[in-house]
Amino acid sequence: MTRVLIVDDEPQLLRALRINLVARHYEVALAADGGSALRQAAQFHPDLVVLDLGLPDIDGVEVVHGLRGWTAVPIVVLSGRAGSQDKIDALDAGADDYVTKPFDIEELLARIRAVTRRASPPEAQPARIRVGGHTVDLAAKTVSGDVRLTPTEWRLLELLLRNPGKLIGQRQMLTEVWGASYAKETHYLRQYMAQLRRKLEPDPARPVHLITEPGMGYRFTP
Amino acid sequence: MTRVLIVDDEPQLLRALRINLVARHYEVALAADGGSALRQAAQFHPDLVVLDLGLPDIDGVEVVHGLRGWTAVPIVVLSGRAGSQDKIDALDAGADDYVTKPFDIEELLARIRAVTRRASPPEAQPARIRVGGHTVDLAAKTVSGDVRLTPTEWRLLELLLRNPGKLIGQRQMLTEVWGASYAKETHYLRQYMAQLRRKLEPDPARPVHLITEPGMGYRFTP
DNA sequence: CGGGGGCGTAGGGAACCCGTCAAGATGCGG
DNA sequence: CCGCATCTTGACGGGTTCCCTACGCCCCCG
Repeated sequence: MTRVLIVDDEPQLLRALRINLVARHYEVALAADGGSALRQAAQFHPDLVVLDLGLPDIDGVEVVHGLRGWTAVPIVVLSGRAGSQDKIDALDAGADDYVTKPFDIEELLARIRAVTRRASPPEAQPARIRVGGHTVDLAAKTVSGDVRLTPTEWRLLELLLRNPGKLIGQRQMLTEVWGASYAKETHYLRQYMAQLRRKLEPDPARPVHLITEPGMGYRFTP
Repeated sequence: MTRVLIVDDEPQLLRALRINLVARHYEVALAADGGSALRQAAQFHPDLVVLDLGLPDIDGVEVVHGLRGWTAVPIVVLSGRAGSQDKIDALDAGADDYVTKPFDIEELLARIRAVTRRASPPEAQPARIRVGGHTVDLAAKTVSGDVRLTPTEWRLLELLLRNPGKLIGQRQMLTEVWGASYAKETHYLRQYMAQLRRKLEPDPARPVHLITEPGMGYRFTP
């Protein structure tokens, strides 16, 4: 289920988009200004952001910058401004598409499908990975042997498992899992890595797959 | 250098696009109809296709289908038809973006940058470097043969390995690894270079790859 | 032949980082 | 309204890494 964050200051448009997207089985979160948009993005972890440029607090292009600072989530910009320079600025800031108001809802949905298709489905493999005595399925979000993981644990584990053998810096882990404003809270890493090891490693005190690299980050070793 | 295939039946537009793209250091191939477009795509292997829908032989949407049968190359559609259904059909057929004529050339270029940016950076080769009997992967921060390096050792080694054969001055090493205020603490260099040699060189007493240039600095020799 | 600067090596103290336990705060569903 | 799961926050012990000092060696130079 694709998760979409819609950012717009017109309640009417928010409502219309939400209804249309929910009807097509998207999971929807809403934000009415740039500040809450950035906050929501960090908490909700959308697979797509639909962003109006005309926000009351922050300029839309700045919101794009703020998002691109720590995430590659696809961004479709909505705007009343039809000038070429506006489009160029938004696209070069990191937006993936630019739609001018008024727009046809079906066209917007098609563009959403296009950017989502481009961003998400490179891997069609089952994505089952063995960790310790368990088998992890990242797509189905399941672990064999009656092990349950919390949402935060899943995001952390997925980041590591998608980069097997590669070291992930603690700053990257914190920004991608918790958001850019948590880049220095290394305490969370110790806390949640310990939980993952307790749930997955045969001997949590002597991890074999979830390895600590002191001073740098963590690494998943198959 | 990004390779672009432009498909349009108007020689004038082909020419204008080619000039603009070549001026921006794209590599350009041209096609005037759907048949040659598909042939060119197979031979030229473009990183991006700019495709006019109004072709003399095949319908543009069919060209999109033909391309998507075997390649995921980004496709930006150009079209005189501004109807929503046309856009939806093209996007759902596999196009990445849809621009209606007449269009601003700068906007098209920005959209080209956007889809190229989204499609291109997924793959980066491991970038392994052989040092002594070991293989170093700077991206994954791994060394073959159960060798572990500390963060400072990594920073130092990375600086040398990214400039193979080139002499790195002591001042530069100290400022880049330890900071500007340590620019004269040359004994740190001796300390950590010795550690790197102990961990990487076959005979640490007679280094082959991590060479001292007395009075000047150090050099990595592949 | 004696002196000095640059280099390699060794060792110890301090700071930092990590793992762990525990408890408070928050949010959600019943 | 309450209970449970999850997320935050704090404190402590142990280990590693880093910083710093000291010493011996070689080469260059006087």
